[in-house]
Amino acid sequence: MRTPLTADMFDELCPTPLSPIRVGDKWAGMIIRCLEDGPRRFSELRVPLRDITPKSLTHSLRALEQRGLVSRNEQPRSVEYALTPLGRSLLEPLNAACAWAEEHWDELVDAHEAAYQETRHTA
Amino acid sequence: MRTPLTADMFDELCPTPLSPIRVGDKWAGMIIRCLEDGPRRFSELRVPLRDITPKSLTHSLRALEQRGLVSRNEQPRSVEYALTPLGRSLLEPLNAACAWAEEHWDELVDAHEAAYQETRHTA
DNA sequence: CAGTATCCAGGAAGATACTG
DNA sequence: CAGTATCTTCCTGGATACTG
Repeated sequence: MRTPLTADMFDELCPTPLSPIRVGDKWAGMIIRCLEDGPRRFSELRVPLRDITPKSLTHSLRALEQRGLVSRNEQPRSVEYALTPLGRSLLEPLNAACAWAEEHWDELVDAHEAAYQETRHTA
Repeated sequence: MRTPLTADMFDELCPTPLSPIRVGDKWAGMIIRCLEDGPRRFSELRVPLRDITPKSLTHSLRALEQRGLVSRNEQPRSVEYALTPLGRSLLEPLNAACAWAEEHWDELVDAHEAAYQETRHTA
């Protein structure tokens, strides 16, 4: 619990375009994961989401706030974001989605490759 | 099984912007639902998806095909779309998502209204 | 019947730079 | 530290009209 978030927390193709299931915008699913073990600060969140710009992170967090999934807590010298009970309840379908993607990963990759093999020429 | 698809099959706000979970593009989730009970033809699908343009429907179907979720079967005088086994397996997380949205519907509506009350003036 | 072809408006999201 | 402000590009998706 509350171990630091690492830069390699997410695979480089996460969120993957191979999975048809998405939670919120591009970053929302990963943000929710980051908050799973407790509140995190803005700059703490930037670490695992490597290439996110502050603008995008702000935007995603505001959207999550408006949907009631994340709460924003302003402290004297920091701001902490945390999952609301509603946001935490979302972990269940989120886990279901991740489990499905893992379970069918090979099929997803195969389908993707088959779809692009059609446009390839020669051997 | 194989009863006709009706125009009122989906609520007017389906897919709802209130639910943060989405499957594929705007129409994909509903298309998958439409194929749940068996293959359907292009024009059959247009009925429950009321305002979808043929272009959008084609585009969504092609995307589902490329991901291996839907198969396209050309017959002499029609084209039939059906769920592949992979597409059918997606019904499980899709149902989980729908169940979550239904279960937390009130909270989602409340959060949405609270978010927009802030910008309202006077009573 | 099952699509294509064009055109277009709005949103998503990155690059870069700046601030209380 | 936790953001804003601008600018720009890409993508989504609708409107409309046409076709083998």
